[in-house]
Amino acid sequence: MRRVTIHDVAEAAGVSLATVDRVMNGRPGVRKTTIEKVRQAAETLNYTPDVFAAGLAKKRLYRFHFLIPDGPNAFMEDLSREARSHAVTMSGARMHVHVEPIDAFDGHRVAGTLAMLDRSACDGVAVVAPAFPEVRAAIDRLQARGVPVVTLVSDHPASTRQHFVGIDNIAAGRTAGRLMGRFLPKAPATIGLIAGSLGLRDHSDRYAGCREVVERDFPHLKLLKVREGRDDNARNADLVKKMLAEHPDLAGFYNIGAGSRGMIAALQASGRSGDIVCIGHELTPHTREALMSDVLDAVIAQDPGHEIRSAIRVLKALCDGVPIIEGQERIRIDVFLKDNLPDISELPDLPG
Amino acid sequence: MRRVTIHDVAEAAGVSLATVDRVMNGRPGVRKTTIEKVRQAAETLNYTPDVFAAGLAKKRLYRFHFLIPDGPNAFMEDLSREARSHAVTMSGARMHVHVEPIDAFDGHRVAGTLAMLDRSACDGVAVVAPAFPEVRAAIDRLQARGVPVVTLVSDHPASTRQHFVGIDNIAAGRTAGRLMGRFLPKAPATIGLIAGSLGLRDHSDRYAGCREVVERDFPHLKLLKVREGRDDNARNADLVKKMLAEHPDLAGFYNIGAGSRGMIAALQASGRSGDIVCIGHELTPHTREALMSDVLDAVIAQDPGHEIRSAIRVLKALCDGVPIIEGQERIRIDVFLKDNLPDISELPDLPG
DNA sequence: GGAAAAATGAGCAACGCACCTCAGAAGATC
DNA sequence: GATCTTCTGAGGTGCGTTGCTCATTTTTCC
Repeated sequence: MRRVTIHDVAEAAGVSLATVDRVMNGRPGVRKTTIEKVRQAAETLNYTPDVFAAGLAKKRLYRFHFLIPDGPNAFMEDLSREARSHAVTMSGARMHVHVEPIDAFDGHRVAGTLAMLDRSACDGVAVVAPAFPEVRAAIDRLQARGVPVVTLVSDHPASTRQHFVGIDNIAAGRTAGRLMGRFLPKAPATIGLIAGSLGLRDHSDRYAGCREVVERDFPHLKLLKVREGRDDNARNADLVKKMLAEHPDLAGFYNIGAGSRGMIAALQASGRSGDIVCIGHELTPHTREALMSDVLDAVIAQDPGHEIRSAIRVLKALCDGVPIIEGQERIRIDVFLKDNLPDISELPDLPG
Repeated sequence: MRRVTIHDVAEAAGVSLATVDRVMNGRPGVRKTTIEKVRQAAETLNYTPDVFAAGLAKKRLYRFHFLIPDGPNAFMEDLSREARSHAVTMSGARMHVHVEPIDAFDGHRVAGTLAMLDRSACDGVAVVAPAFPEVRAAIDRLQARGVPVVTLVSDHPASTRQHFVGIDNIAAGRTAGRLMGRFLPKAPATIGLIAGSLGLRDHSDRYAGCREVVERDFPHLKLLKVREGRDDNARNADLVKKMLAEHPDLAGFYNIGAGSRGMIAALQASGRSGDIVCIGHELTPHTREALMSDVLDAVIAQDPGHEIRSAIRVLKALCDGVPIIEGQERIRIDVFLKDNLPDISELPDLPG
């Protein structure tokens, strides 16, 4: 079972290696009938180019920049850790993955960072795009300069970015809404909602999804106005405390964004966590522990490892000009209860 | 930013290319101190072998056999389709993936198929292992012949198989149990359980997990004895009809195995699907539709695409003698509600 | 039929590594 | 210090492409 090589194709088509090469790589100067002959031969022999040989010969180098927020956010830390970990494992595959921390709340700085990139330094960019117009403009300019851009986790749908790597946040919100509705008894009750900011696209999408489901399928539940805690634990704790005091019939909390730790702490301190259905996002040591101790009832999550790997695959496909397999690149919405938590050992090791 | 090659390592270590090669490939005849020198140089230069060049030079061929049940089981069909689809896409990476249909209910035949494989024809086997002792013995013998074996979807923990690619079925059962408990009101009720056969390991594991959670956290729910429908739609429909008749307070169904279609049909026919919480396994066109029409309340699933890709990665790692990254290979338990169903377009296309 | 243009053949040098041989140097042993 | 053993260096070849060049053949068109 030897591999089929271009030699075999050349022989079968009755042409030379050079011609096969011209056809395979779309180079000019081949008659249409000859092209067809070669195509036929390749088809019947079931020829597929050897990726190793091609990779070696092309001596292409993929230099990707990942712009990921830093700061005290466990999910972003995981994302960044995964990216750095892949920088190591992929370096043998001619990929240089550079992770650049950004400040998600400073649109100017992020736009500035994007503005400094160009084709000479970078073959693709993945960015957790904060929802500032200047960021969108910077993405568009970067694309115009010929550098493919994908958005990561948080999208800018109106931009020219090639692809979005992340979950369908409307569906995530719907899922949270349904779990809330079904976990609660079928009786009138009030639900508290906390977001980082409704200016963030992922947060507003989740809210829209949750609201849609609750209003349609659980009309006995009343959603309170969304409070914005800027993903800050202290602020979120404060908000939870206030809402609990103001609404004695409060039966559920949905934290749309990060900073679940603050909500968890406040709820635990209130002593009412047993009666209150509480749903948050992202699997972190804190949400994990809160699930185990029944403070949190469900966690909606996305897998940072999958997202990084998907972003790398997509950027590579864009560089190579090959189509993206949409099915493989769709990021699943993970639903975690205390019963299906993955082992902690899943975090990748980083050398040094 | 040129790649670091063995030339650089050789120079840095002050030795020749041949010596670097000896060290890198564990060939004999190098002094310990020299080995250390080379290791150091490689380390400080951050050398990683070029996978393309190495792959080309090694001219290794990976021939993997996937033994997957055929028959009218949508999940197994998906699994098989994914495997065949990867047979195409991976052929450029020197991988030959051969999909062999097996009869999961005929242990002798499966064992016979395994017995016919050896190193001369095959470098690795992934098998959906039915729980027969002769299958286990055949797996052990195949391993002894030097062919690495991984089990897929359904495990044989007592065998010498190198790895299991599939979900933690106990956790899956626990998840189903908790969803059942939380979706139902906090009142005494009866739950019907259907499995393909408790002789199948995945089914018995799921049952154990479900029972554990229900008995501990929802003691007001009474689990009926598990009925075995052999994953057959007609039989399952029959079982559901009987149980509904026998138990007027029946408030939930958990179909532990395949054949959800039968359960769905019977439930729909009974006109009681609105009051009954119903949970099944695996995402198929039927379970998908049943979720949308509120007949099914939740589906616990595993992603066949992930499983095939993971099996291929693991087999390749076993062939190369490199360690398996456990974290990347853990298969997630998917929880689907009507709100987070992935698009249908995820199915891979098969040429021809 | 002849000139110009287009198509094709032949061949070569990378690419980075694996794997091999053979000669020669360094080290151990007495 | 001679001998034997163990290490090491130098060099070559092959892996299947890519991406050239240059010569040669075939086709096209006037």
